[in-house]
Amino acid sequence: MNSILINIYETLLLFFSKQNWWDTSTKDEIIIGAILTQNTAWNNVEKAIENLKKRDLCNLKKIRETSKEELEQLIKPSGFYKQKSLYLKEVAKFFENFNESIDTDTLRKKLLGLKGIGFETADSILLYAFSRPIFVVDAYTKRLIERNKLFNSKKYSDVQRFFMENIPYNVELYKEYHALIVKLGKTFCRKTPHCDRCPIKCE
DNA sequence: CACCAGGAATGTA
DNA sequence: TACATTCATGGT
Repeated sequence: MNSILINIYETLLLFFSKQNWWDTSTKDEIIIGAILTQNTAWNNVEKAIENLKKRDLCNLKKIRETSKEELEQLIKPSGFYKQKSLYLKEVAKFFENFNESIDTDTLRKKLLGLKGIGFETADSILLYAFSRPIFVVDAYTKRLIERNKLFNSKKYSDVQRFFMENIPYNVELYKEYHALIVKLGKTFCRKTPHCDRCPIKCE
């Protein structure tokens, strides 16, 4: 158990307060959002989600019933709209006749088998939509451990294991920690680190 | 104007 | 395994 990771979490929580990502969203909205947000600013995703919600299409059943071309137009603000429209159709198809009693490892492998779902998107869906204890790693997470020299690998599975072996095994902690790391990265450590106001001292 | 966001697929070496 | 390119919109 590495207390440094716990200290960083406590510091981020005190500084930024709770992020509560997707706390009031439905499972389908989370899955849709996880795909639309790939390499895309969240405010652009919100525009796309709003377009879907206006027509009551922000659920997987309606995604199945809507043409790929119509979806493209609606999700356009979130970018990569041709790919993402296809990805949404594929994921929606996968979750038709889905039994949630499936174990986490099996579900993760099945998600990773879908086109458009890599490690981060699969784990985001597992953690935020299905509340499975899986820590989500992203570019901000890798940058955090690199700048603070906490761990010397940038490989996804290595970084994920590093966190999961060194903080308590808890879904709510995983959800909040990932969101706080993103908040930190967006606020301070963008291109040139502003370590004057940043609560985490790096380098 | 340049840069990049809550990535992944594909191709090359 | 390690990089490079492509996909596309909108904010700063």
